[in-house]
Amino acid sequence: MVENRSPKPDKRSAHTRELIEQAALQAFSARGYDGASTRFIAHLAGVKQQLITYHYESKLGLWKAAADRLFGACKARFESRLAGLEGVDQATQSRLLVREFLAFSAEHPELARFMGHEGAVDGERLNWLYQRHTKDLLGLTADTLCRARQALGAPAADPRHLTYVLAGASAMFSVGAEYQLLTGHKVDKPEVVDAYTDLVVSLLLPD
Amino acid sequence: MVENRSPKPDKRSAHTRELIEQAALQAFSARGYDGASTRFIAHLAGVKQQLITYHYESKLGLWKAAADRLFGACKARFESRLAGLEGVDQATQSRLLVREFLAFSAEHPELARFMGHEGAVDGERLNWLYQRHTKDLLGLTADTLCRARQALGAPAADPRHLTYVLAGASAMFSVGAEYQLLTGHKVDKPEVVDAYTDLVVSLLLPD
DNA sequence: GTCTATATTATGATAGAC
DNA sequence: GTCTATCATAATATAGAC
Repeated sequence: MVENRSPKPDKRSAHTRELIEQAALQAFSARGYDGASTRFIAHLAGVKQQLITYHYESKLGLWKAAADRLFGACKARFESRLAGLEGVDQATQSRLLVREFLAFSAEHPELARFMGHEGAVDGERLNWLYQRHTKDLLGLTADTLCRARQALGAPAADPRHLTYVLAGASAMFSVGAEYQLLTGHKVDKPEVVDAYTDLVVSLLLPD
Repeated sequence: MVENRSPKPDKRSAHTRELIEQAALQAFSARGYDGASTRFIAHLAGVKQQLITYHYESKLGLWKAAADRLFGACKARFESRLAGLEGVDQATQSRLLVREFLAFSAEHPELARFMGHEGAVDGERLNWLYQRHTKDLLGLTADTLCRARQALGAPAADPRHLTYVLAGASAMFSVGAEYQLLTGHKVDKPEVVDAYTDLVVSLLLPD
């Protein structure tokens, strides 16, 4: 019992929640909502399945917490990058934001998987996700791409379509196992990420 | 009993298999392998769950049959399109093949979902799928894009990366529910498919 | 070839000890 | 806050009738 007692109950709980949500993100993104059992998630996190019910009430509650964590990290990343770009011209700013999004996607392949799973089927989860996270993220991306292409003199195109080209491109990082079979390289190697990012930026935001 | 008897047992069996595999494709692509229960698939197909075991031995057997059907249809579509393009110059041929791939993806959003699900995790299914179908499909796409860009004088780029940009772009059709929330339009409307196809072709194979 | 009945395991969630 | 024990349901698969 002594070795299980933490300095503060709150800290212990927060740590457990972090372990569980991290495991949940892995499992939900790899196997989808229905395919990821709470037992498996608990096993990944090194806790008992019933702890999930205690902390999140239900499987859906855990899924929402995991989604909040993932999209929260994405949003924070954007804001932090933007904060360092005050005074920079529109086109450069946009290019750097696109690069940042691809870097984030390479570090968090769960993002594209998550959206791929949930965007396919209409339902309660998609609506929750869209209203709470996806709407803003997709809207912001569309605006960024559209304005940058205007500044660059690139042909006009539906901003949402541009967004889906970028979002789709970021999905390469989420099929790393296949990429490795095809190329022999790990998809998250810096050289791969850099080369791919250069390509995508040159396609979407050409000189 | 009389109304259940078909002219030929073989035909009846083939029809049942077709129903089951079609339902399986829907279910596997929407919910992933683990999330799609054989009961649910049987329900979609209007048959009893145990018929799946009879026809395919196991859930994995059904998954393989469904994959063969999907990728077989894709391959047939390419071959049929290519057959009509003899004598056409390289660049035009490639552009039309890319258009055909996007048209197929719009009609079969299961393709991108299927590859998205299975490409994420290393395992028996990914290896089977890669050796049997994905390897050729990705390789052919890479060659097509690479040669066309050479003919067009576009900047050189890693052919596999170009392939993932195209494959990723095709995934827009597989998140139709989200697309409709975002735009208010159905993603498989001809106007949407055409506009998006124009955009993707102009980005990957510019004049 | 398709059905019913069923064995076995896995699932999400609850109750209560500590 | 985390554990053990357990319930009701759903999962894959098998056996055997028709």
